[in-house]
Amino acid sequence: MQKNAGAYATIMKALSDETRVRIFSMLDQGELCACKIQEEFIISQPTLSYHMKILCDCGLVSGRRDGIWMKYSINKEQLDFLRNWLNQITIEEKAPSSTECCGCKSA
Amino acid sequence: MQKNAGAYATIMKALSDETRVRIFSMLDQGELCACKIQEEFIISQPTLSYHMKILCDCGLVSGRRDGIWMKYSINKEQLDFLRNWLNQITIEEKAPSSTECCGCKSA
DNA sequence: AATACACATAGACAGTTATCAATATGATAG
DNA sequence: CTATCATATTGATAACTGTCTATGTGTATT
Repeated sequence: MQKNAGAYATIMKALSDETRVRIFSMLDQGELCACKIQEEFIISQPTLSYHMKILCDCGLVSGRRDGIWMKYSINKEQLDFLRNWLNQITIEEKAPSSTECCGCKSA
Repeated sequence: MQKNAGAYATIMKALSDETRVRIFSMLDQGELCACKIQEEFIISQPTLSYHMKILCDCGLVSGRRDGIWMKYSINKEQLDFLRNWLNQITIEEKAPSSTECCGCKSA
């Protein structure tokens, strides 16, 4: 998965802010317009716009214009891309490796 | 999940850096010592130490001293905490909401 | 076309982050 | 107990982030 490390980091960075995590969680309910989202926060309209751009740029969220409004929803494909990575981690209980470590100068 | 938004953001922030994503991926193999990890990167020792601290502080990774060395491994509990959140997101296909939006001044 | 509304962009700014070199700490070996 | 090695901490610094106000853009109504 090393090849995708940059992509994962970008998605994680989009969710590294509490406001954006909350926005993302809200979208679980389904599509929401920007004004509806903003009602839940005490941030300015440009700040919300900034956060929505980050969520959209990373692919996790999609936005579409509906007349005057912007409606946002979760992009399932990208969410699955992230989930598949995390779900695949198995954590082998590898015997606590020999007393020796690696190629350290002293080993 | 709003209550945990801050906790999720903290974990995500730890994985918002490509170097840390790669370190985390490496630990999938099992426990690794710091020097073994550093071999894979072209960063200084203090920088690696800095990244390991962030991964440990968020709970995703555990470190233990083994004589001279530090051995790091993934903390399954915290990983599951993150996975459970993401896996629970279902994305309802809610009918594209009525033409009206929310309580916008104009609606 | 003029106005009003929703949203986006630009510029400014304080706070945070990733990085390094230098130094400190902790553990083992001689 | 001193020297050596692995790791952590400190201090400095350039780059990035989240926030705001002010302004621009796009859509609809009158």
